[in-house]
This record gives sequence, structure tokens and C-alpha cells, in this order.
Amino acid sequence: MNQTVRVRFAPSPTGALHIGGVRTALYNYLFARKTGGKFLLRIEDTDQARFVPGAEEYIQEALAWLGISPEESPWHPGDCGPYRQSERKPMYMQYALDLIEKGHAYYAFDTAEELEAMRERLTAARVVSPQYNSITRTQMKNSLTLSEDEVKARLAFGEPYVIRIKIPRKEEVRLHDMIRGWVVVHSSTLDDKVLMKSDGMPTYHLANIVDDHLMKITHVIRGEEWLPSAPLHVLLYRYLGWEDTMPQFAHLPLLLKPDGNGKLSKRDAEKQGFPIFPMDWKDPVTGETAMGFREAGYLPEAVLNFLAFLGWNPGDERELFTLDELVEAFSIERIGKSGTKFDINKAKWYNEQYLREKTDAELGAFLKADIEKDGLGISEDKAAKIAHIMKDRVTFPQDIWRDSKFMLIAPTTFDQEVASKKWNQEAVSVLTQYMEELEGFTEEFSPEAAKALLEKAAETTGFKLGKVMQAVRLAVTGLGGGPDLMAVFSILGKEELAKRIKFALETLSIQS
RNA sequence: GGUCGGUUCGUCUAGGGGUUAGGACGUAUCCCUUUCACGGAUAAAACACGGGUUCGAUUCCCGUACCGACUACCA
Repeated sequence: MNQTVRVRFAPSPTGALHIGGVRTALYNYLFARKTGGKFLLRIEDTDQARFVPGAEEYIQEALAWLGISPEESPWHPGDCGPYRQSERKPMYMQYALDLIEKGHAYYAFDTAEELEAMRERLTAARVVSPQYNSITRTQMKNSLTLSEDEVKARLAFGEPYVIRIKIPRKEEVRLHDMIRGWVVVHSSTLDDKVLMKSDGMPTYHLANIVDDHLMKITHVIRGEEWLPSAPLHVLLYRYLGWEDTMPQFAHLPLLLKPDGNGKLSKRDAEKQGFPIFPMDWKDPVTGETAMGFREAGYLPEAVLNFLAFLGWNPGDERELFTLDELVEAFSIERIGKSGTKFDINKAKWYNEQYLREKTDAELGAFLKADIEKDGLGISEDKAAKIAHIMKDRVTFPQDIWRDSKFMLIAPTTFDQEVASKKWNQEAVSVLTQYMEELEGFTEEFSPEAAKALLEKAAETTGFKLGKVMQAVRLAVTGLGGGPDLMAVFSILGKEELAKRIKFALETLSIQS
């Protein structure tokens, strides 16, 4: 009875993996690790028309980037393969046939046109939601209405057909959801869903039940959008004779638009300029690229932490969790019921937190790469130093170079506003004196030394240092604000500093 | 329309028959600081509504409203 937990993430390879899907994968992963179970991935590619090249690889890479790779998957098969439904195609028909034999399913030969006609007829008769169900099936072309001989003949002729489930007329279907409790649905509201399509492939409904059973899945953790079809799934387990090993269900709250209402979509992301996919995705058909968290500069640990908290919380007041800590703290009971709006600000905050935990060397390496992309060069040591003074002031790694360009590129122009307000004779005097001090200085040019020297210059000229600091910064960086100036001086070095001050003195003095 | 689900600060949420309804993001102010940021502090900010049950309801029950999902030979 104490069977090993086995959970699965079952995406459809129809494009980039949506961030909501990533969260579903994460919760599955967390639950598996928390319970000492297995996390597997199954590709649900029963709709061949919607197959998108590259989508599978994208899913694999995205999970790997976040560090939540499945233990069993098409790429690392376990004992329950294949892990692609298209490759499991031969396995499904026998179960559909079994259902027909037991009287829980039937063949249907209706063409698309006939189905459309049926819907139109019902709509005209003021039926609000036309369904293929216990009433309408009596008027359609299927093995319930056709004679046995005719059904055999049609089958023998190779006429296209589907297999539909025969939903009982009136019966209460109950299911227990780990998040929502008991959900009761009346079978009269269900329709006779197609189980096997005319192309010989199963639909999601049949395939997921058969596969979950065969793969010994113990818990189905998926999005709330599946809740309405869950009763159908329960019926399928029952009719197939698998009810006693039916997995437990947990339907996750949906990820909603940041403003207004509705499910989070790609459009929202584009409109507001934030990513909604784990990584960049180039649509092979349209050639358009959708932005990903990875390329936008989000760290995987930040994305993980952010996603985990979208619909779940540990029950205490901690906010920062590593993957291992999430595993430790996770429980399905603490998943909320209501939909969650997607707030990118929170993601940015998480990113800042994790960015600051990076070492100067790590961030320095990143900075160095950015600098080299711009055709410039820098030593590792110097890059690390710049990273050090910058990392508390940025959200993304790439912001470091964006906001520290002045460290490598001497200013040629100066912030006009600051110049007009702060550049004056006092600053010119102090700076002129500072250059002299610099010339005679031979020890190591540390931030402390830079400061001592500057204080000396101020003292010599008789001006308050505080009054001219802004002007000094302006002279050296061209800007009105930035990281600790003395650290900047030290990294710049004496010679570069003197050069910049000289240029500023020449350029700025003229205009003021 | 029908079925199902949901509803605590702007957002993510804790809590739960009697609380000053707690935290985080964001916002504002102050402190720190030669600037900016970081950090620290403070503030504004919520139980959708109506009925019950109860001494007492935000919490339990029932309605209503609102929001969402689903309603394909898609998943």
C-alpha cells in the first residue's frame, strides 16, 4: 500500500513552455523529491497537426536550466517507456476496444459536417450547449444506432470512425481533489468525449489515463483548467477497472494576468514587456522571438523562488528559498485555491536578492563578457572590483555594464544639470590642488588613500569637501550619481584619474 | 447560457469564532550616506455583499454579486 510516489509533467510540444507549465513542473518536482518519489516527463504529442519542431528540446532545456530535470523522460527512459505518446500509439486501441466490449464506449461515424449540422440543429432549437451525449447520440451515426452488420461493414470498408465514451445518463461522479476537496459532478452535464480519433491516435483523455496507469502515476498535479474533465477521467479509470489504483488529483490555481482578468497570456507579456517563457523562443513558423526569463537576466534560483510562491507559501514568514529548501518546506496542503496574478515586480526583487549573493568573481566574469561584446577589454580582477561596487544597485547582471560604462570610457560630455548647479570656483580649486597631490603620491592608491588625498586638497584650498563632492564626481564620471566615488577613484587609478580631471578642468571651466 | 472552481491590503499571502487581522513586493516619509543605490525605521493600505447560526463571524452555513476555467476528432 505504501507505494512509491510517482508524478509526471505532461506538456504538449506545441511551442514554448508557458511559465504556468513551468510552475506545474516545479510543483511536481518538489512533491516528488519531498516524498522520495520520482518525477517523470511525458510528451503529450497525440495531436500531430500541432507538433512544433524544437518544442521538445525547449522543454528539456528549460527544466535543465532551472535544475528540475525529470528522472524519467524521452531522453532518460525508465521502465515505463516510451515517454512520447506518439510512440505509444499501438498501446491505446486495446483499451478503447475493451471499453466498447464492456458497453462503455462506441464507434461513431459522423462526419465533421454531420456534427456541425447537429450543433446547428440544437442551437436552432435553443439548446445552449450542443453536446454529443446520451440524448443526441440516438440521432447520430454510431454503433448504438446502426445495426451490428452495418457497423461491421463500415469498419470493414475502412470508413473513418472515432470511438466515444458512453457517458451514463444519470449518475453522480465524485472525485477528491487534494487542493479543493470533494468535487461532485452530474454525468448528465458530461458529453460523450472522443477517446480515439479517426487518425488512430487517442485523445488526451484516453491517453493520459492509460499512460498514468501504465506508468504507475500516484498523483496527478496539473492546472485547474483540467478540473472540468476530471470527472470524465474518473469514469475512465472506473470503466477500465483501475479505480483502486487511480492517482490522487491536485488541481493547481491558474496564473492570471497582472492587471484585469483572465489567464496569463503571451500577449500580456508582450504588452508590458516582461517575459512569460523560461527562455527565449523563436517561433519556427512566424520567426518571431518571445522573450525568456533567462535571456532577460533572471537567475534560475530567482525564477524558481518566484514561481514556487505563486500559489504556495511555507506558512511562515520566510521569503528566500533555495531549491533544496523549497523541497524541504513543500506540501500540497499549503497550495492555495484561488488564481494568482502575475507580478513581475516580485520576480525582479527575487532576482536582486539572488544577484547579490553572487560573488564578485562570478559577476565580474559576466561583466567582462559584456565589455568584450562591446569590443573593449578588461582584466578579471578589475571586472570583479567593478562588479563589487555595482551589484547592490542593479536588478540584472547586464545592468552592471550598462551602469558602469564610465569606468572604462572617460566622459567627453558632462551632465548639464549637475554642471550648472555644482560646478564652481571652489570645485576648480580643489580639483586643481588634487591633481598636484596625485602627482606626488607614490603609495598604493586605495580608496582610503584617494579620500585622504582629496581631504588634504580641500584643506589646502580651504573649502568644505562636502560642498564640492558632486562636482568632483561630475568631473571624473560625467554623471551626477553613482557608486562610492573613492572606490571608483581607486579602480580607475591615479593616472587615469588625473587625465580625467585635467580634461574636466579644461572643458567645464570654459562653460561656467 | 450550462457545469465546475474561486473571493483577506494595489499584488503575493498568513491567520482563523473574541487578534492592534501578521509578513513580503510595490508606494510614501525619515535615518544612514559627499550622490545614487543598499541597509534600517515608520506610514498609508484588506477580510466582496446580504441573510442566518452564535453572547460574539472576517472565520461556520445559505444566498447574491463579481472573477475565472471548461464547454473540439487541442492538450
